[in-house]
Amino acid sequence: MKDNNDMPGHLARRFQQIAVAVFLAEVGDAGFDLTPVQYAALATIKANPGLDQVTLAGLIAYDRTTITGVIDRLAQKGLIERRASPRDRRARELEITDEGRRTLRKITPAVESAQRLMVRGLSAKEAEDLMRLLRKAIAAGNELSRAPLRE
Amino acid sequence: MKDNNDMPGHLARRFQQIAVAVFLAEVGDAGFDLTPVQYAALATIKANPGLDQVTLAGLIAYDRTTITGVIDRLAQKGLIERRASPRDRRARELEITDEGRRTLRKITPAVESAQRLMVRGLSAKEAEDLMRLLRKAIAAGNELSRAPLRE
DNA sequence: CGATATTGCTCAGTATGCTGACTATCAGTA
DNA sequence: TACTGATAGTCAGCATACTGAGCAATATCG
Repeated sequence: MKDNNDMPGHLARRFQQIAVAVFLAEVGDAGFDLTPVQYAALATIKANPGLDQVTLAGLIAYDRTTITGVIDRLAQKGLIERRASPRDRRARELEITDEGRRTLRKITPAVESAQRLMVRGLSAKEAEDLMRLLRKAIAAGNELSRAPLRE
Repeated sequence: MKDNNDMPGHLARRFQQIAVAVFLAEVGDAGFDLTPVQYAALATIKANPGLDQVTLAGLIAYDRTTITGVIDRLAQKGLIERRASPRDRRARELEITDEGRRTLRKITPAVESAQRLMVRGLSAKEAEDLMRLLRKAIAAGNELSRAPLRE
C-alpha cells in the first residue's frame, strides 16, 4: 500500500465525487436543479406508483432517515405528492406529479450524458468492465452498509 | 439504461457507501474512532510534515472548505497540531503529534483489512482490474470536481 | 511604489448519510 | 383480547461535500 491514494476506499470516494460533480453540471446546464439522489428517487417513484418510503429506500439503497429529507425536497418542488396510506396509517404513499413527470422526461438526456462523461477516460469495453466489477463488488458487500438494496 | 441502479453514477454511490461502512466497522472494531477522511488526512500530514491546508486538500482531493472541519476534529482529538506559518501569515502548518503517530501505527491493520473487505466479492485479478479502471476514469475526470487532486 | 490579482482560510447555507432514540401503528401469539 | 415484537416514519446530532461570499495577506505588474 505505497500510496494512500491507491487504496480502493480512496478510489471509491474520488469516483463518486467526480460522478456527482458531472451529474450536477450536466443537469444544471440543462436548466434543472436536481441532485443525483433526488433524480433516482423521482425515477423510482414514477416506476412504482404508490410505494411507501421504506420500500423506496430499499429500491435505491438509501437510509430511511435520509430519504425523509429527499422526499421533503421533492415534494417542496412539486415533483411528487405524499399522502397517508389507507391500509397502514404509519405509511405514506408516494406519487409523482405531472410536473414531476415532465421534469423527468426533460432531464433524461442530461442524465444520460452525465453517465457517459463519468467514464469518458475509458473505452466502451473498459467502461463495461468497470460497471461489471462494481456491480459484483457491490453485490458482495450489499449487507455491509446500513442501507442495503432490497428488491 | 433499463435500470437506474445500473448507471455508473449509482454504482459509484453504492461502492462508496459500502467502502465507508466497511472502513468504519473495521476501524471501530479495532477500538478507534476515525473516519476514512480523517485517516487519509492524518496519514498525509505524517508523510508531509508542516504542509498547509490547501496543499493537504490538493494531495487527497478534498474541498478546501471541507478540510477545515476535518482538521478541527483531528486537532480536537490531539492527533495533529495546527500552528501559524512563519513564512506566510495566512497559512497554517500542520504537524502530526506523537499520539497521532501512535494511532496511525495501531490503526493500519484495520485499514488494510477494510480495503480487502471492500472488494471481497472479487478475485485478486478482478480487484486489480477494478482499481486500474477506477484510476483511469478518475484521472480523466480529475478536473471536473471542485476538489481535484494536485500533486 | 501602488493598484490589482491571487491565495489561504473561514463562514453561512444546503444536501447527503449515518447513529441512536422515539412515537405510532401493526402483526403475531399466548 | 392483551402482550410482545416488529415496522413506518421522524428527529437530534454529527461528519462529509459543495456553493458562494468574505477577510487578510501575499504576489505581480505597470
